[in-house]
Amino acid sequence: MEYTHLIDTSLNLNAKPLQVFFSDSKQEVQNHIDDFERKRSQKEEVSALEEELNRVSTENQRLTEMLTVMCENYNVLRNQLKDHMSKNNVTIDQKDMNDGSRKRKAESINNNYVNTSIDLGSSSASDEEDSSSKKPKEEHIKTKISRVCVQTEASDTSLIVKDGYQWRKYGQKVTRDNPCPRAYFKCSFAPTCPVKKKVQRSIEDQSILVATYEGEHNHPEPPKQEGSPSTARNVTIKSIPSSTSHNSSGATITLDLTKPKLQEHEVRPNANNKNINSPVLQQFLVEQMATSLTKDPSFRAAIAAAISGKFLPPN
DNA sequence: CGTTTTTGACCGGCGC
DNA sequence: GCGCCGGTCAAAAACG
Repeated sequence: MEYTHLIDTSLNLNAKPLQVFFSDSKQEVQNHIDDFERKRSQKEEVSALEEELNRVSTENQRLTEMLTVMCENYNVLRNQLKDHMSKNNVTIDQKDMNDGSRKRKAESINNNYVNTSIDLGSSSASDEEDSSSKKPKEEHIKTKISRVCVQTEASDTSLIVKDGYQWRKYGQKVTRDNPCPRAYFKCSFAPTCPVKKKVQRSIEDQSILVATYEGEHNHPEPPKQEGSPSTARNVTIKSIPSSTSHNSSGATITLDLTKPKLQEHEVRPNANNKNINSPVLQQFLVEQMATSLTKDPSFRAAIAAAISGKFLPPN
């Protein structure tokens, strides 16, 4: 950046007292001194700004590097998780077959995972079976699906999960496996937004609302209404103990739904975002990725299993 | 009066 | 092919 235009380079910094001697009046001398002082302070300000700019640029670069490292680590962990789950899927499928319940395919696939927002890819061990069929398997996990469990008050009978977005209810059904009705919502903030949400009370703990999100918002999150009690509340998120899961701790964490939520916003470091270089956004992304990984119960369980499998040889 | 919610009807996938 | 079931539609009702 060019700041020289701000400085009058014609100023003679080597002015000698002799010039003062020839000045017409004391007032003029004082004006010269004031002018000099003003320009010197401007110059200091410019240097300070340049220094600040350099500092911010350095920090920006550092955060970019951190984000890159984080993305790489994320991909490595994701691949490890994918491998681990592809091994475990066999036993889960067998268990599902043994219980004899008539479940739809789509529902039984990811039923045991609280949050499926981590894209595990369509390729898995079962792909070999599908390759034999004539009809190629469609990329059925194109739409991102995630589940969020929200602790509500016992007296709260509504099926409303406030997450910052505007939803329009378009249906309600009582499903076979749960006497509590399931509500169907569409995102009404943008008419073209494909995101849908299903909300149903947990069969095991009816104070817990299970919200299932499908798809990704194609619009920014609507602005919050400041001070609104309906949007500025903390809710408690619980990981629901699964009957087929042996390592569910039932740990309770508190999630402030007034902030952008991880389960809904898939972090896309490579997205074409003009503000991606903003240090604030980059830090936000880093924090979101870190918390996304650590808060995901299935991810923690898989990591724990992977670690224990590493140290404890299988029997 | 426009928007949202309710609710019964309808549709399509899946298992038998 | 039939029935079950989850998901969606759309008209009516409710709401602000």
